[in-house]
Amino acid sequence: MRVTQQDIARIANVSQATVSRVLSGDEKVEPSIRDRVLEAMRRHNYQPDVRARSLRNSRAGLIGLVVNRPHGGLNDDPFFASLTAHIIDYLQDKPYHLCLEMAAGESREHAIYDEMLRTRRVDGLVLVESEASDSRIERLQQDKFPFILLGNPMPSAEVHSVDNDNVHAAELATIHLLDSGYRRVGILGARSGVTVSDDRITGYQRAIRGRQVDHLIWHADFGSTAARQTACEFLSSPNRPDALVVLDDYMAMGVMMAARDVDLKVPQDLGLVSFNDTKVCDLVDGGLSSVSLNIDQIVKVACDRLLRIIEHRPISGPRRLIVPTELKVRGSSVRHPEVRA
Amino acid sequence: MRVTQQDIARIANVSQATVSRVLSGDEKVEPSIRDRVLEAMRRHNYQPDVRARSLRNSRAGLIGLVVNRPHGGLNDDPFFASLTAHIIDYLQDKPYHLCLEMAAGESREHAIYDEMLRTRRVDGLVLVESEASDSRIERLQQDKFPFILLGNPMPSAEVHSVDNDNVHAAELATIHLLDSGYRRVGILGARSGVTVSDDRITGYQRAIRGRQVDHLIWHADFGSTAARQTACEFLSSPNRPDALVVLDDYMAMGVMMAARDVDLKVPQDLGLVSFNDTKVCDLVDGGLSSVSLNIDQIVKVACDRLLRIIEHRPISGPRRLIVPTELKVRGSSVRHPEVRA
DNA sequence: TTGAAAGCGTTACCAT
DNA sequence: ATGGTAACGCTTTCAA
Repeated sequence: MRVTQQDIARIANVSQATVSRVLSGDEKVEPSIRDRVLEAMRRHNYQPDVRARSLRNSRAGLIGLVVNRPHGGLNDDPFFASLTAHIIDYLQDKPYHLCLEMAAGESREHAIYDEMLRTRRVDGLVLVESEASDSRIERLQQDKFPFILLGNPMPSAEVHSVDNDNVHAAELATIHLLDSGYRRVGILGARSGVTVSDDRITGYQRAIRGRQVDHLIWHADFGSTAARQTACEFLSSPNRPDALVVLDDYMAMGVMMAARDVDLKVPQDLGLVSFNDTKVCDLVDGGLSSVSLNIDQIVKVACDRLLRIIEHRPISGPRRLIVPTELKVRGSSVRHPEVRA
Repeated sequence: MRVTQQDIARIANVSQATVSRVLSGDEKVEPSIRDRVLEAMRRHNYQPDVRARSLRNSRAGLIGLVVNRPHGGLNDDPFFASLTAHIIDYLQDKPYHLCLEMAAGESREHAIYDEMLRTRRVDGLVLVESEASDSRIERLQQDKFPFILLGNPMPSAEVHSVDNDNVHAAELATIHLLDSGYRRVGILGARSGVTVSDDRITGYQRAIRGRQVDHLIWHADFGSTAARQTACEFLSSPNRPDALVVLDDYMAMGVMMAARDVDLKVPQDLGLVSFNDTKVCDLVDGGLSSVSLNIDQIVKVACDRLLRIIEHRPISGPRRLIVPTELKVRGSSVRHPEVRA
């Protein structure tokens, strides 16, 4: 802002173009001159102006993360915190920074995407929690805007994505509950249309096929509060489940509160397995069994690919990358732990 | 990027300057022309290029949030998630976006600040968890870089800050525990030098003066893991505390795990009050008493002021703003709840 | 009221 | 190998 290339050029007695070359590490510049320029830069603490540079090469040095949640819906969400933290960690030594956007509701979301696409404020986008019939993705593709999807892309779409095998993970989680002796295993997902949720419900159904008669499926909005309300209702009904697979730890918190509300004990009266394996799982009494998504790996793989796309570097492997999950068994899914003694 | 003012100008048969004027809401432009231009913009979905604009008026449209934590230290931290979420919420309808930076360790931190200051990549900074002898603040002041401090500024510094009265809050929390019948109330803070921690310890000491002989003060690194380890040690010693004020919910989680480790019951054997009042407080069995910092208010007040500083708008009131705290009493600090029955 | 033109600090192309 | 110079898209001053 203060010291420009022009200034450095005057000081080092060279042209501004040469200063620019030194900066970009151009080989064909006389070593003596290069040193003179570098010295001048150092002495005057020259720092290139990001904005001018960015205007010139249309590179903003920014990665956008768009989360689609209602106002205040991100509050205390451990998954979100973890995701963000890992991304920052990854970008630490890269010439990119993280820009956070929240899209509260459908219309607002479109506004954000429009702005992103037209103004090119960010170089690329990390998309989370996509929904199956998502027009966003189509728009981004049309505009050839670099992005990577965290989650399950639509079957037809040729998009780059990284995801866990949620169908499989939910299947294993359900089987784990059945193996633990629960006989009425249900699942609590988000509203229909949310891909992660739909996938996990599919896995659940696959697991109970032939093992359990009733398909016990409920839906709730994201967040512990909504989950608590919904769970309160069906947990007090006569044909309540005796175990639940829950979409995420955050919602599982709500379910645990609901269980307390209606006086059900975990894991005796209600077995629980959720997803994300955030630190809160260790907090609840006895521990909350949860499927680890290995977010660190997801982020690493996703960001690496996104940067490749942005910088037009070669990409190897399939467009859809799968990161393995891991079921962490804790107290909430082990019925009658006292029999162990 | 695609459609520029130049294009709109051609289409609407006016000069590019006029397009710019229409955009900035200049009064002295013929209504008929204004309409023609607006129509053209609408039809061609014109969006101003942020970078060009930003190069021109040296405004990036970005607010930076710098958190000083070790690698991965942000993981699952509910306070961080809440803070971020509130900031995004606040900026939603403002022409600014949030850029997240993490400074892992002293040296890295200085590198970030240097870059910030020189390149002016962001228009202003939100600083959290400052440390008492902090050279960052001095540098920012010297460069007249807009920033707002979340926390306790150094006494001498003329910096804008917003904070809770941590001394007072900790004092009330401690008194609450004493009033609940605990007789050996201790405090677990972060390492010495962290302002929030020091302040709360001061409040603790003020509270027990004349009420309790021993000052029971422990320190641990941030995070539940470190807190758990430290707490494990002193909770198994003979002169252990029977109640604790803990620096934040996150560390309190660790303490609860430690209590379980050494077979102490909360709140019977160990009373607990922590800070931040994140959602996890409702999760733990019986609930975790916690002091709400009213983050939403803090963020609102802080961002409002920061934007005023950035935009050189008038500022009223003191440089140091205090947001009230509120002790939310839950099960963890109510000894022998059965006597109520 | 409108248009022409000068930058903002870079990068990159074209001469030399 | 180096210098001159034209963009990049916008805002703003100066003329008309």
